[in-house]
Amino acid sequence: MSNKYDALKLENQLCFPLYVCSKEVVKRYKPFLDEIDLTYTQYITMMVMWEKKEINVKELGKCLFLDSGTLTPVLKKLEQKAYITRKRSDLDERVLDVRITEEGEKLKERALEIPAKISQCTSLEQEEAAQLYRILNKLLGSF
Amino acid sequence: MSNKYDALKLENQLCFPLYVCSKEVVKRYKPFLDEIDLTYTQYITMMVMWEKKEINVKELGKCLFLDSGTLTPVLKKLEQKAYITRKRSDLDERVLDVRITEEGEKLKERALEIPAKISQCTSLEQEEAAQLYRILNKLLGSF
DNA sequence: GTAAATTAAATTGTATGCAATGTATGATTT
DNA sequence: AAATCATACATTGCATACAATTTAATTTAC
Repeated sequence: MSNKYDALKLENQLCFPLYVCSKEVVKRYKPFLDEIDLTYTQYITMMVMWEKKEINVKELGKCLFLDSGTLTPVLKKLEQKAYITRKRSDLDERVLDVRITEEGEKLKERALEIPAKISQCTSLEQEEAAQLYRILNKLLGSF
Repeated sequence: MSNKYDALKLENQLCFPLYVCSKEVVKRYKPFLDEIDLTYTQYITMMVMWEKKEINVKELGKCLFLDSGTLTPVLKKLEQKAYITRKRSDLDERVLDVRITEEGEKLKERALEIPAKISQCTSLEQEEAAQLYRILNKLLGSF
C-alpha cells in the first residue's frame, strides 16, 4: 500500500544512502590514516599537494569543495606537522600560497598502499564501482 | 603517462566524489529545511519518527547510522521544538524511548513537498538516479 | 545472592563543515 | 588620488560526527 507520505520515507531517499555511505567509507579510512597520523580531510588535502606541489587556498578550496573556514585550521595543522608551508603571495598579499615540504613528499610513500587497502573494503563488483564512479562524477560536475 | 602514484590522485578516488556529493546534496536541502526550521540531521530523524511513531535511541541509531554521541543533542533539540518526547522506558531504565508528538505529526504535512523539490535539483537522468540508488543501497547493506 | 560483565545513554574532547562576519589588500570608478 | 567595490583569507558561532570514557541499570556467572 502506497500513500502520499511515501516520499518522506527514509528508504525512498537518494540523499540518505549517499550521506551514510560517505560517512561509512570515510570511517573505513581511519585505521589506515591513523598509521600516518592524518585525518581524512588532511589526507585529501595532501592528495592535492602531492599532485600540485604548490597552490593557493582559493584554488585548493575549489579542488576539495571546501571553504577557508574549513581549510584554514586544516592547513595550520598540516603546517604544524611540517608537511606544508603557508606563505602570503608576494604579488598579492591577500593570497596564501601553500607549498609541500620534503617531509610532505616523503609522506606520499607511506600513503601509497592506502588506496588498495580501501578498495578491498568495498563489497561492490568492479562494474558497479565503475558505474558509481561515473555517476558520482557526473553529479559532481553539476555543482 | 601513468605512474605508481596515480592511485593517490584525487580524480582516481571513489570515496572523494561520494564525500563531496553527499555534502553538496545535503547543502541543497538547506533552503527548504530552513523553511521548517530543521537541520538535515533533524530531518532524517523526523523521517524515522514519522514512520515509527515510537522508537528507542539504540534502534534509531541503527536506522540512521548514528551513535548516541550525535543523537543525544539532536533529540534534545527536537524535544525543545516539541516535535518529540524523551522518556526512560519503564521496563528498562537504561533505554530512552522517543515518541512523536502532535506537533511532530503536523510538521510532516509541511515537509511533504521537500522530496520533490530536491529531486528537481539533481542533474541525473531517471535511469542514473535509479542505478545510483541501487548501488548505494547495496553498499549500505555491507556496513 | 553478590561480583563481574554487559548494555544503553550521556558526556567529553577533537575535528570537521558551513554561514556569516571581519580584516586587510587590491582593483575600479570617477 | 580618494572613495567605493571586490577579493582572499581568517574568525566566530553553531551543528554535526565519532572515539573514548563515564554512569546507571540490567544480566550473567559463580
